[in-house]
Amino acid sequence: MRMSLRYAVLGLLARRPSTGYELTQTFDRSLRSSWHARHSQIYPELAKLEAAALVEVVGLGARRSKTYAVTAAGRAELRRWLVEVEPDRSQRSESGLRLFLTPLLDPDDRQATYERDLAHVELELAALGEVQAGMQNAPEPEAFAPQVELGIRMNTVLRDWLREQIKASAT
Amino acid sequence: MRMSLRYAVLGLLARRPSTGYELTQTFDRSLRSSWHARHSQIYPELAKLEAAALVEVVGLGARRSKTYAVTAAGRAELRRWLVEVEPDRSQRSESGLRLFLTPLLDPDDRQATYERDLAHVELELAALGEVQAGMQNAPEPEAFAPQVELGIRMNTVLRDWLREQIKASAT
DNA sequence: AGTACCATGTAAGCCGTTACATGATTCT
DNA sequence: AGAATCATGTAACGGCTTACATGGTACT
Repeated sequence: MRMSLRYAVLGLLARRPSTGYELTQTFDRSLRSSWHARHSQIYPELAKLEAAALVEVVGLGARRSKTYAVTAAGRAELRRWLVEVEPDRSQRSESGLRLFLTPLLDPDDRQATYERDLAHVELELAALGEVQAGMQNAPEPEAFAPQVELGIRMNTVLRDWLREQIKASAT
Repeated sequence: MRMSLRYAVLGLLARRPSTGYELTQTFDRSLRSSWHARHSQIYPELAKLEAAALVEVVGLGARRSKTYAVTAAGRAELRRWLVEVEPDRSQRSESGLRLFLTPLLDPDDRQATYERDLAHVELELAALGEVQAGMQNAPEPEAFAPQVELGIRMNTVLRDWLREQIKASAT
């Protein structure tokens, strides 16, 4: 995963110029399913990207906020990473680890954890449904609709699998 | 994700007593889709777990290898974590980040990256199919079969989605 | 005037990766 | 005898989280 934060920031700015504060929120919202970063990581990274001329300040706003945008060099570097750098496929998911270990629990505990997970997945699906519904008039270019659709399908598979496990352990 | 490594090691030892070396391999194989750890992290963690009396050395083998097993206290602590500790649902997936940013690429580049991903998912599915096929006589208790099934379903959804994107961008 | 939220930054410490280091056993 | 693999450990470095710190703006 080395250096991914750099491209995450570059990528979000390529979607839309933003302040560091806005990026922090986007990490929490749109990107929370695959990457996460706190403001304490984002601000220093923006400074580094600016020093490397991959982004630039395009506006100063209220409360001494700075709006950044990618430069041409930044766009080229983002493209290079997406297309030419071999992806690191490794993942880190505590939820995945828990799911992997759940068969070690006795039936009552197992069912309880599956139900906790199911409740969470259903919330997730509801949230994704809203994103999808609010997408025509949203600031998002509609090009990202398939990505939302993928999230929905993934969570649906997980939801159905959890329901099966709960049903099976109820016998 | 704080402290997850501890429970990953505890959980793997609860499945079967192992040496540090074997754990390293298991992280690379069975667990690579959700967690990963190098031997340089595993050996110190085993020492800490032993100091906390959550695991113990149950045998010395060739090449001064040590086989560890969970203690009763270790099993209780693992159960506590799985059932009572609120899961950290955050994930870290460079692949997810790439997928999220791919719509920024122009059609040719986009198709190329989708095809690269598709090739990888198909390898993954083939590997999972083998795991599933070799599962009746394997040392794994069959209780873990549903987890393998979930992996297959997830990858199948991703495969089909990638195929759709490739078809759509071919027009 | 006080509270809530917007907005940016730095420092300490933990976690994980890469690299360094050593020795035992098996196979050819 | 040499190479490959098994097996365990430590050290340096970088990335990420938590906590500390500060100030601006809007609302009541």
